[in-house]
Amino acid sequence: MSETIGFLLNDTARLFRRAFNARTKHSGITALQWRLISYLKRHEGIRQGPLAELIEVEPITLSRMVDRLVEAELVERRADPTDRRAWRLYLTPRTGAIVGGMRDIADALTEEATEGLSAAERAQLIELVERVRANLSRRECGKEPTKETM
Amino acid sequence: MSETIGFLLNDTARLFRRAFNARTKHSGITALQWRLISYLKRHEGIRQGPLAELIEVEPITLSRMVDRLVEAELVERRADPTDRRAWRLYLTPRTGAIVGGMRDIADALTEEATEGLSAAERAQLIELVERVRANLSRRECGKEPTKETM
DNA sequence: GCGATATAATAGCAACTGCTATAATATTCA
DNA sequence: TGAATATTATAGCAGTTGCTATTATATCGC
Repeated sequence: MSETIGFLLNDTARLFRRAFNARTKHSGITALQWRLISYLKRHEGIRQGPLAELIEVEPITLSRMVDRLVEAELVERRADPTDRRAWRLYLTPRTGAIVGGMRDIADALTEEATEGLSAAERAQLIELVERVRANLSRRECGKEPTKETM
Repeated sequence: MSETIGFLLNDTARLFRRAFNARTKHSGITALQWRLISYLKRHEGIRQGPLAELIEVEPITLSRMVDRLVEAELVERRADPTDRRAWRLYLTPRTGAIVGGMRDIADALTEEATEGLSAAERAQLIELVERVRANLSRRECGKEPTKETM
């Protein structure tokens, strides 16, 4: 009983990913790649570190996702002119061609997933989950800054 | 906007896993292994197939999780006397020793994750997410409406 | 300038996840 | 009985995720 919420969120998220992936198999783009792309669309030129922070994954996780997207010619790494350690990320023209279809699929899936929920319930769902996320997110940061200070 | 719920659920679930894993690193048991164990506790002797269906993962996913748990001597595979293809799963004595600690951690984490939510809000959160999960779950099978939970 | 420290990204390792395919066994039906 | 079909579990492959290093570069303190 106790950890129901954690399990439940995990299950639901997994089913969401699975449903999305099943619908986009043909395009070769996964749910999580789509997520990265749709963030990147609004932040072109961002560096990997800040993007990782934005979508709250570890830098190495992002790095590997970018590897695959570069391989698929959907994302482009350009050297940062002011910092030779860093990359700046851009979408390629090829991305534009598929974003529309992805968005339609995502919209349809969201609709299906929330079928039977009123507008008010959907809003409340988002609000409640966001509060949980904020709780968990805050907790991560609050412990990071001091690590070896014993 | 469109797919916010999907992204949001995914993020929150990931943060949940991460927080859990950070707290149980010492035990070597991950959030998802704990989940499997806690289901198994209530269904000892179950076969892999039905357990996979219960926790809604693919059989092969479950198979590999069981591999690791067997390796860690937390789960035991015993041949099914009536079907030589099948295994029946049991917890080992070693499992009992760690379940208590895990449950405390899970409880504490759930509490932290839902901090600031009233009892009514927690209940509503669970109810709403469950409805989303049911929508997605139903859509996967399309034929087996065997969702008796709730 | 130079050494210490911090930051950006990546490598190795391991766990979770699912798709497609396959092996072994069971069941069904002709 | 024997062939066709279904079920149970696993193998190969690939993507996601994070932990702990490591490399390369930048910045800070002296």
